[in-house]
Amino acid sequence: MVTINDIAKKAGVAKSTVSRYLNNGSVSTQTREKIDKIIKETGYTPNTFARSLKAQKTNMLGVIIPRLNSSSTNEVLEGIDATARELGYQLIITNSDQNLERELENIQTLAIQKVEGIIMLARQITKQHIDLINQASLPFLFIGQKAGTIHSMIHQDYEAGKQIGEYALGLGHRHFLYVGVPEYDQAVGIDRKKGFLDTLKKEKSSEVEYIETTFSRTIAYEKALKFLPETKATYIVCATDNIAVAVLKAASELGYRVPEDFSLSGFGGYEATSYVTPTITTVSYPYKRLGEESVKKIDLLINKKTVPMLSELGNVLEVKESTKEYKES
Amino acid sequence: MVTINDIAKKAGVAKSTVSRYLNNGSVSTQTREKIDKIIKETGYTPNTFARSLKAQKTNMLGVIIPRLNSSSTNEVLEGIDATARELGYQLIITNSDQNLERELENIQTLAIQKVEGIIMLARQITKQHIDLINQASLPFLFIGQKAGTIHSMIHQDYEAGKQIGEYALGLGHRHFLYVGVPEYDQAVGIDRKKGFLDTLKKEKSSEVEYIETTFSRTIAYEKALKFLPETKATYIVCATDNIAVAVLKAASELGYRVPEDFSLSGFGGYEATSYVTPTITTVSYPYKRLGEESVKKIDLLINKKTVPMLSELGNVLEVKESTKEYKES
DNA sequence: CTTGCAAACGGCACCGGTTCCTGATATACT
DNA sequence: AGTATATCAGGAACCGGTGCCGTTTGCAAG
Repeated sequence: MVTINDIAKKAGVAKSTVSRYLNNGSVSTQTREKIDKIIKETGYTPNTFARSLKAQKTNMLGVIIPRLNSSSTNEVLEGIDATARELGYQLIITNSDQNLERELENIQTLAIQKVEGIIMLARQITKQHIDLINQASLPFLFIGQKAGTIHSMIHQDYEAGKQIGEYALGLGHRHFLYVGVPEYDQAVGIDRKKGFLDTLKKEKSSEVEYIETTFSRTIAYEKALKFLPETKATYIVCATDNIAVAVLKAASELGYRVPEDFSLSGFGGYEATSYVTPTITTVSYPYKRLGEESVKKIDLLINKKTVPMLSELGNVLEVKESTKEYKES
Repeated sequence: MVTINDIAKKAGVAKSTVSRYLNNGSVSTQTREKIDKIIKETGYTPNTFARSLKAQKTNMLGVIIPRLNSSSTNEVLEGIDATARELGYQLIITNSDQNLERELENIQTLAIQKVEGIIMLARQITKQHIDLINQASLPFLFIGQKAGTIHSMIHQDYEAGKQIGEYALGLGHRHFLYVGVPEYDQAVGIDRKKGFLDTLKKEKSSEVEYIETTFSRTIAYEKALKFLPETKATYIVCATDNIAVAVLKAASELGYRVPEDFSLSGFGGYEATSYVTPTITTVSYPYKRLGEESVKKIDLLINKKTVPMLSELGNVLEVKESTKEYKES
């Protein structure tokens, strides 16, 4: 490998001169040209490690994601990627495979790699997380869940639940089925649901059945095959678009027609909701923007600016084909 | 930041002793305990850069992907991630956004970052790629496309085309519509199609219409709205599952029934083919395995083992609901 | 009580850069 | 011509580790 020393020798100058050439300037035109030529000949590129070592700066950003094969994750990543690029950060993306151990491990690894900050797409936040993060003492940002003492950036999940609730009531529905996920996930399992339920409380005559499933499409599908024939709901609210897609599939296999037999909606704004038939009403979350904003925020943190502990991004209700007015039959 | 020197001072030993403690051994139990204690107190972690600098080894692997929001890409990434982890590599994933400039740029960046090898999910391979790669002179592996002089790992696209061809002929179909993509993509645009067409040639009475679209679901959908009413085909072969999903959506909107009105199949084995109705027959590609194998291969390359220039992975035909026998009506 | 040997440890050079400090040279000014 | 000043270049220290090499120490064998 060719180093700054080689260049210096070949050019007959000191390596400090070459370094100056590479950075500030203050080099005479002659030497500049000499060095220029030799660098081109040899194809020399400075060693990043040596640089980082001296500069105590790596320009690297760590990202921890729970899984790779999720469209929301990927949209967030897209946003992160774009903005990181803009701000001159190199990304190290690590996958925790939805595994607590590996999440903690990844925090460690990234800290050791001396990334300047870490963005983590959070699922649940445990005391172990908090401890480890405090110990690592570098800028840290949770996405998707809030953590009291650590910076976070979230969607307005409560608000999203409220939006769906108001919309569905507005359509005249009074009998609902909420297909939720476990409460270990604060944002999806609790906030979203609560926003919805709180809204329904305003309308005395409304009734809600509740079924719990997981984030897995397959499991949701199998449960739906069972609960669809049993429910009396005219509107089914699914806690995620993934679940909604699964329920739709089960419905069409059982011979139900959506929205004629019942309305259906999800949360998330996944692309999938647009290419199934019927397209599914959803509250779209600005995942990409979340990614973008998160990098901007961690950049501020890295540069020791003060930023609010918690940032929230709004959502938009997207009405599609899977929902319609309820008419007494 | 706490360094090895701090530890050495606090422990009253030379830093070389601390280094030994961290690496080989040959440290007395007493000093070991002393150092141990101090490291725990201070939360010291060795600086990766200093290490890499000295060791001339980074344990980092560069991955260049064309886009993040693609399920095939993500499956490949999953495989890469898992195996990289196993073999002790840290991943740097860069996104080229399907942009030639940025692809080249990313190769540069990764080379500068001194990754030990680069895996690139290829689209088209230009002379510029080849030049840059040769210049960078580090282990390089193309995934998904073959490049004569550079190591690559591909799917058997020609074979896949053949499989669909034989399957469709076997069902009795004779009139086909092939919905393809441009030929700049060697694997998908040419090989896949050729495998299919070559197979049909064996059956004299067969006829094929051809329509070209792009990888975009939206565009395929719009084209399908037009060509579906015009075609006389009883079997539609789509060059990707994405396109197949789009065509299916268009079909169901136009009131066609699949597979009653015509059969439909894709390529790729995307998850999406399983949760639309009807589920779509496809040739499934072992994307995840491709990712795994690719890391194993580049690991061999990094360790200067000899490996074949080209590796191919087989595919499996997955018959689902969207295809059925053709019966003269 | 030597001698021999291995384990334990300290010193130092080195990895490839950056930067401060100093000295040399050229240029400008009086 | 002599001096002040700016520009350019070299030397050396430093970043935080690793690893070779040589010295010291402890212990068993002779």
